[in-house]
Amino acid sequence: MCNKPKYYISTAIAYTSAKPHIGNTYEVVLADAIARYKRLTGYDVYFQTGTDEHGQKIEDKAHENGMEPQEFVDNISLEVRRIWDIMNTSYDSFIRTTNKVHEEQVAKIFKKLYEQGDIYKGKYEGLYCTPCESFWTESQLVDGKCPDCGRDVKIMSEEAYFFKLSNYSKRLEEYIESHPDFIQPESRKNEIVNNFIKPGLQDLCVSRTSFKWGIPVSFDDKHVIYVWIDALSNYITFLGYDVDGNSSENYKKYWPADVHLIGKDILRFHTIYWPIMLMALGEELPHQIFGHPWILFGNDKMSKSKGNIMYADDLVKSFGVDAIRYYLLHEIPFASDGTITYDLIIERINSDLANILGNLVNRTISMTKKYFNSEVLEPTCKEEIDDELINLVLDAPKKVEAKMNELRVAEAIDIIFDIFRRCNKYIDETTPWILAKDESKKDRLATVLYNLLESIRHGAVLLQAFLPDTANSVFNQLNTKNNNYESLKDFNGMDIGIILNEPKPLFERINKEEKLKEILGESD
RNA sequence: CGCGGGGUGGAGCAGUGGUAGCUCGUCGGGCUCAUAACCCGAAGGUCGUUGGUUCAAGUCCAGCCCCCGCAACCA
Repeated sequence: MCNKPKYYISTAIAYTSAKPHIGNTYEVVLADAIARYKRLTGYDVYFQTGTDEHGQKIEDKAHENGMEPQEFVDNISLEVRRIWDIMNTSYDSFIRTTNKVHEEQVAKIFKKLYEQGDIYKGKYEGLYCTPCESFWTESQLVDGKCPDCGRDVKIMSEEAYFFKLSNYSKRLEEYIESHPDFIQPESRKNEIVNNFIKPGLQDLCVSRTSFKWGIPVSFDDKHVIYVWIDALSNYITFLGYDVDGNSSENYKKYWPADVHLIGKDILRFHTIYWPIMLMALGEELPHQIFGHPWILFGNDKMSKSKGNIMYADDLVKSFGVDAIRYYLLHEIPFASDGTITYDLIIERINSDLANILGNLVNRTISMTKKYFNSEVLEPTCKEEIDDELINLVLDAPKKVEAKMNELRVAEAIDIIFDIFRRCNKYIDETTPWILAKDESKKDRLATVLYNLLESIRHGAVLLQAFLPDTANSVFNQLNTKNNNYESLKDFNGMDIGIILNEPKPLFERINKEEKLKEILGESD
């Protein structure tokens, strides 16, 4: 047996200050589609996600709710995981930064960086709003006042440890320039290089004394380690990285990561601080950082204060998991923000899932049932017109692969749906219902139906990465277990003589008015 | 002159010099196997704007207008 190539993909870890909305969920679904696709095509995949559980905001939130921070994050972390599971995401590891092994390694990392001179003690100076207990930068201020409460800010300083980034900025710049795919999409790379690296990196504040809910600095217990070293380290600590050189086999196998999938808002931390941390530790850098866009509700950013937050579990209850997966994976552009509304979700379900895919499977299986008692017969009567369909189907895997290599998931799904569209057209071209009226055309009819069933099977094999439940349902209706990627090389994967199962609609068409009334009625 | 991305038929997007394309929607037709689904056809764009290069520009260059992202401690 030859060894499978490895593939390590991660999402950012979700911050446990509140229940994640559909935008946070999008990231995990996207990562899941990539992970499933890689597994399907023969990779040994490690897919990691989890929760980030330290920090002042969490400490505050917990106390507001009359809880200890640990109890509070236990609840939210469970909720995050529940939602990830509802979305049918196939993560291999769900990590939490309150894990002991992680905390231990982070403390050691901090100490090592301090001892080798990358971290030093200094003073954090900034504009501080006392009622809000927050530091602000000059550019964040609104008319010189606190952007949250509108009150005056004053200059404050607190003792803190700093990471001396400037030591590595040259190396980082060279790395980014010599690895053009490191930061994706490319427009983000320019922002990072031009806005931060070229002007000169400021040292990063990596500790705080103003709150306690964090990993203590082992040699100075007034301080807790501030978010970056703690959170970013999750990518290696849970794989078994050890500062002292006793890293696990798993770590040696999977690190460096192939892709860190993150929101565009935290790109800077992953493309500057994280690589520099790794350089300082003498570890390899991840191959690629992909900053995905945001999902807007209509034209607005989702936010609590606007009251326009959509949650994945509610959406799944209304529309089903694969419908929502489809929407997230197919409708959100590669590099610019996407939009979600109930109207758009319903339109997509009806036109793509119900009409093109669901109806195709239904009509094809129904015809097989009606004309041949659901038996799959040998295709013995090929005609020229079949080639166009078959060639398109056989070409699909490599086209999908090309798109997936660029993480263009929406376009990969388009290729798969082109198969289904072509099938619908093929039915009109071959008119099986006319063939059925002529006993002498039985062989031809059997061939047409075979071509359709086999094309649908091919589509379903590829679809497994994106809509796993739907793909399984198709295999079940086709009564086949032949769902291997290898089987896409040939056009003979449906066994002769098998009896198809009863046709069952994959997706019901939705009446928009009724559904909207139902949803909006519920939420009031 | 802070840096970057973008302005293409009703909507969302493709299109990096040579008859302007895709999906959805709209309208008309066809078909009846199927979830009023499917298939075909049509309408609809002076490709933000002005000027330039070229035999030829949505595609290259320059100016201008507009939108968006980033501008440092926000997972």
